Amino acid sequence: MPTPTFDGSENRLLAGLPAADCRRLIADREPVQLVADHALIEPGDRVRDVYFPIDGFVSLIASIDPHSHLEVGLVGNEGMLGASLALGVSNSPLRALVQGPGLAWRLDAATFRRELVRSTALRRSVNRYLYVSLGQLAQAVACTRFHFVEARLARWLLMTRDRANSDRFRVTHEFLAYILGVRRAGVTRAASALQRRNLIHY
Amino acid sequence: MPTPTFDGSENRLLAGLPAADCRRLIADREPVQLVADHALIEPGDRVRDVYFPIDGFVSLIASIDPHSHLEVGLVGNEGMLGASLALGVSNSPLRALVQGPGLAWRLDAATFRRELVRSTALRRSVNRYLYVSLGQLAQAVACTRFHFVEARLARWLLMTRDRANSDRFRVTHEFLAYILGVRRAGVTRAASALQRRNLIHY
DNA sequence: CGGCGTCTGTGCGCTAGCGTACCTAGGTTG
DNA sequence: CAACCTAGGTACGCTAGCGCACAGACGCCG
Repeated sequence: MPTPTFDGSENRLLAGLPAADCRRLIADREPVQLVADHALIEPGDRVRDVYFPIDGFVSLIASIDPHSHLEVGLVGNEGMLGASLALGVSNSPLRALVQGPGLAWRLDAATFRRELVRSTALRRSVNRYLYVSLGQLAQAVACTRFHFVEARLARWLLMTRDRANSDRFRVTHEFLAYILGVRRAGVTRAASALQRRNLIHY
Repeated sequence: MPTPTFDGSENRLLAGLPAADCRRLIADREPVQLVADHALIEPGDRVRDVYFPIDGFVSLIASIDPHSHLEVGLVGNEGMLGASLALGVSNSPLRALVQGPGLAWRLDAATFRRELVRSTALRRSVNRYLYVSLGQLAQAVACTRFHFVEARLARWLLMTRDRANSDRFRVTHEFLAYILGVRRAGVTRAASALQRRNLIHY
């Protein structure tokens, strides 16, 4: 099997850049493998690298205490992990957990900052991505407050389908419970309800 | 009573700027009055102006449907309203409702953008503020999910005290219910509980 | 002064979700 | 093959908060 050639277009944020910028960003690099369940960053850690997922995706998780945690965002090939570097802060308040294994472009923080200075298009894209993230977070606050487990599960499945580019993927109820911040039993209930309505199959 | 002189230091974000930048930002301007219950912006609106509160403060509110809404942020003299202009997007996903009446510096969007280009310090401050807002939003998602009304009320009162620079202020339970996204009766319960513990008085 | 609107306090029945616990199916390993 | 482990399904009692409804308190205004 020949080594595939990468033009960056597998990550939509990169793909939106002018070809020259995109090529420079990934020049001499190879995508890294995101391995499932691996934490790319823990709360309080310095951001050493940024990631542009190709076909993997990553959950952003906020913790209140060791027993209460909750996914607050999902990063797939539409975006990037570590965008807050563009705000001049190299420190993450969240945990980033690989959720769907796959490939991603990785740049170290210094390179990313350098490229930000160099490329107006990159700056614009990252800023826009930050803006969208802000909006989604705000929405998530309300969503988490008002929607039932079933609705939140459905939303998560749809978001994940988009990012996984596939209608089928493996997750355990246990994991979903962790992500949604509910009991495992609650996930089982919600999932069976969705299945009974022929909306999902497992 | 003499006209007070303003040096910008009443807003802590502006006050953190080099004197020259700060002076230029507020040159020839007078603070505007934020009137209670007035909506400075509605979801979907174009951002025409940005505000740097002096002694007023503003709630950011997300709506899911006409009956479900929730405060997701609070802007006081530590920050600004409309910072997302710095991300190049002039469009608000949230409602901004004046909560504590008072004064604020107002700049129209075009001027703000021009000043952003001109002042590195302003850019840095606004970026940092955006970063903090992101973190607080993420935290708010989890907080709203896991904490009881009583805890959320306490948090709100503390946040508001900071921004109002005063230990006493007037709010109705009705309003708090709106802000916290709970029933009015729930606020009454929580407030009496806090009062019984001598943590607040009303 | 009387009437009305606004705000707070409280009660009642209901439900989503919690904590806990137990059971089964299927796969893995010694 | 037996022992074990993991994942999913289910049950039970409990509680926070909901929707609704009503009653008392206070202030304003005709």
